Amino acid sequence: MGNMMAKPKILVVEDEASIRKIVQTYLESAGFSVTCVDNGRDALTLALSNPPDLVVLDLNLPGMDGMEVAARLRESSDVYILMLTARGEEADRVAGLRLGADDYLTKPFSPREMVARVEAILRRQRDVGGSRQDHTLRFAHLVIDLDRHEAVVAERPLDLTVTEFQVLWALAASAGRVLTRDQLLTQVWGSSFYGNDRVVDVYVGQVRRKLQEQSDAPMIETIRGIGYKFVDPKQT
Amino acid sequence: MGNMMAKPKILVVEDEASIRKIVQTYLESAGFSVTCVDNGRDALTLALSNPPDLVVLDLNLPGMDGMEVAARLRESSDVYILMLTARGEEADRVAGLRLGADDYLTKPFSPREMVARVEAILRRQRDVGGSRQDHTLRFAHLVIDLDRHEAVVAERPLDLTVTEFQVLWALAASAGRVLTRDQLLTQVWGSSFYGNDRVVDVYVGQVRRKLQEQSDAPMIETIRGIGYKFVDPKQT
DNA sequence: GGCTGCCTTACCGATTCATTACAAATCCCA
DNA sequence: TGGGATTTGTAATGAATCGGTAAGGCAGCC
Repeated sequence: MGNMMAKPKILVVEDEASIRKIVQTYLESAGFSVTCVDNGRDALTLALSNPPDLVVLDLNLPGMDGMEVAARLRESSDVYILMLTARGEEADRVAGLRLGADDYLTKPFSPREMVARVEAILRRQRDVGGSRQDHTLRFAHLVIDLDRHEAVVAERPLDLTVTEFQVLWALAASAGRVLTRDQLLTQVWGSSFYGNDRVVDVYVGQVRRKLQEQSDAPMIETIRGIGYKFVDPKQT
Repeated sequence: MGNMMAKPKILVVEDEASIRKIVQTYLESAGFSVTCVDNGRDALTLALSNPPDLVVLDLNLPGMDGMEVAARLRESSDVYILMLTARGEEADRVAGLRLGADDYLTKPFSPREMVARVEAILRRQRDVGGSRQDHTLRFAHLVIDLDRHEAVVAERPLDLTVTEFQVLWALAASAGRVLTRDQLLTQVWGSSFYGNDRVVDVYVGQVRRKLQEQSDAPMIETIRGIGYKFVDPKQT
């Protein structure tokens, strides 16, 4: 789908231009939004004004040491940190971990592995937050279950694509309230979607069609000039 | 565990003093009650006299091996275990340990990550409602026994490798709910796996093939764009 | 050396995506 | 009330993405 979620932002802090360039290239082609700086001071400034999701941080920096940068970053936020170091002493490794680096690569490293590490760190971040709630929306004839990823109308399962499902979920979760196209775009397509908002109309249309194939209650209303609204037919 | 409000007790078994210290510090500041030992024998004694809620266990211990400690712990109790291993530990042992541990991390690991994992394991325990007693999953045509490490479809045993078994177990244990590739990676391959998530597809494919050689009910559904879901054919 | 199991890679077909263009509906004001 | 302007519905389309799977490299083990 291009991008359902915003591109994770990554800040690369590395003084050696050649390495910096490689890291940037690989990360960008892996779909990340990358910013580079070559010293610790700029890193801190930038991290404050525009917090990244993860920092790739060289340990050996001119001026402010990588360790200190890490410590400072951690003071003010909980960014994830991937440390880069020269082939190194045990002492460094331990100290690096104590300061809370989330992973660690020794130079020379394979760029692909570096990307893999970055992805793994971000992946974990997403996973751990999962305390279970009831992820189910229930209406008169419609039940939407996020965990099963299943929507059922009048006992019949709907065959929805991911995007269609998300559109339906977004609307149903705000049942009774109007959602503008922009709100739907943000909720479903993510805040960094630069496409045409007519895509919302197309998907609403598709969801409507599939809903009506199974049940004739029109559950998604068009609010002209504004957006769409889900209404539970039994209610109202 | 009794009281949810009581600090969970954690036993750390690690021979390297520096790592032990870091682990202890981080866990304590996360609000756990921590005890440390540096060898397997003490670990077992202590675990018997004062059973912890979770054990953080190094795989490479002098004297009694971490694997053996895990096995002994499991014999007498249901403690949760978080394994620590060195990177590049032989694939085989790592595969084996997945069966005994609830999660594992490869060194060098991020202390924050470690704490997050510990919390996740304990939370999972609460969510499921306590004991991990049922080491057997039963469905219409499929029975999976974790202790015997055996899966039987329509009376016929399945010849699964360790990884295949784990994948099937993970899916079946969440029967009806979708698991993303990331979730499967974490549950089966551990939280520090830096590979490609397509490996999930490959293994799901293999399990499917073996299942269908014995029974024609398709039990693993693909949820395009999300992941996979186990469905009991008799149900639903 | 042959076996087995793990993980990666690459290819291909099928599905899904976002855009576009045009038709239909609605609005608004003369 | 009519007609032009605006908004929405939707079919069609090429491009992008996704998932199945065969093949192969690698490592440990007998």
